[in-house]
Amino acid sequence: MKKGKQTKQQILATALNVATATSLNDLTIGGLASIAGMSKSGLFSHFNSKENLQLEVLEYAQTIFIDEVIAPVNSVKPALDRLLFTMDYWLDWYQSQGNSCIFVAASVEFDEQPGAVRDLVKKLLQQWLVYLTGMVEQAINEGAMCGDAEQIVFELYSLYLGSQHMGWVGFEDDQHSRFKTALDSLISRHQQI
Amino acid sequence: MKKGKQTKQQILATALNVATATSLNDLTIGGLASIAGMSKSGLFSHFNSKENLQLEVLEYAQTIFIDEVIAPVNSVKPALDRLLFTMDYWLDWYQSQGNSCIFVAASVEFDEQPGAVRDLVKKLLQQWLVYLTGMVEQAINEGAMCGDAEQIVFELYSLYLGSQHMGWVGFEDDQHSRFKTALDSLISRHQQI
DNA sequence: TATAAAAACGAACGTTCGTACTTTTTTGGT
DNA sequence: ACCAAAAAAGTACGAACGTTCGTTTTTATA
Repeated sequence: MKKGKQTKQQILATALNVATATSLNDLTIGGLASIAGMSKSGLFSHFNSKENLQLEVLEYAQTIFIDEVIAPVNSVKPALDRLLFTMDYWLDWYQSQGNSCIFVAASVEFDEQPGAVRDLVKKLLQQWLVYLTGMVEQAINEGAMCGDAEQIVFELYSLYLGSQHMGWVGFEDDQHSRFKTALDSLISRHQQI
Repeated sequence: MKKGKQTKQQILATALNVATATSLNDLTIGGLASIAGMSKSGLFSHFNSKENLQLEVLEYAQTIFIDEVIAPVNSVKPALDRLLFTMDYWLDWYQSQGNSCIFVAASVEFDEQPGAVRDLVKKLLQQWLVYLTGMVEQAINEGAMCGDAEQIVFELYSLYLGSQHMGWVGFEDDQHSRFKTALDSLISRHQQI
């Protein structure tokens, strides 16, 4: 790998950490440069604008997300098992990022701020929802589940959001007990007998 | 009412609108001043710091929230009915604020930003959770519901978050259909027979 | 109506940030 | 080992922001 691409990956890795720990807007070029141990202009020349940096951080986050959440369960069958594993890895991803999810944070941060970043965040979230919905539909087709796939995904995602939010205020523990309780209830409620 | 207090309330009203439409950090003193039709320093002198402005905006938002969500149902009995009305008004609040909730947004924005603002946001959210939990507990004591009150509130709040989040990406409609479907299911599942 | 206090104003300062230029150093292929 | 290209550094600028200060205008009271 060329030197440029290599340092760029290194920058993006620390940038993702910083952006996750603060926010995509608080991610500052000068600050990131000093953490990465290089000059502001040197780092800047890799992206040519802050918006591009934010976009590339999100795309980099997606590759990590795919590696940690999607890829590990890709071959698990049947679909219901794959879904349950996915929920586990999804929580692991959230915890590995320091109890924060950059996609959720960015969606709140940019929800009323038009531009390329908002568009990308929306696209990534939609892809994820489509992916989840497809998995539930497959479980339904395999006869393991029943019900409205999109409604089920809606409730799955709601619980994910809830576990983060309530964990922050102290109404959810680090083991995500309430999340798991609700998840078990949700699954068994839509399980084919 | 003295002139000072009067204009301050006026400032806070527009500040809440601006902060809700953008964020508490994007709420700029100069920008707010021009919207409010006064000078930057004139507005500043009401708060003496941006942090105080943010704090007062949150406290002002709480008074609105109380007026629109809590007060209207205060005397509704039994508790289960009051809970259902509360959920309705809660959604109304969210919609009246332009499909955004400043408390949710602020909790994400300040979740890793220590300071007085974060402390206040956390306190307000906790108060709301305690309030909801008390209402569910009362419904349980009245024999109308059964189950773990905190778990129920956890799921209620999750659905509220989900409806916002998924509405943004287009997986929920303006009538909050998926929210209401899930709410009906949640209530009937915990309804005493 | 006189007057002190409160409220609002205008200009300026120090900082931070993104970005644009130029120059220096490093890289990698011949 | 040479040399063009790529990468990194250094410097500087302009805009935006929170905040301060001295002054002016408005308000409320006696």
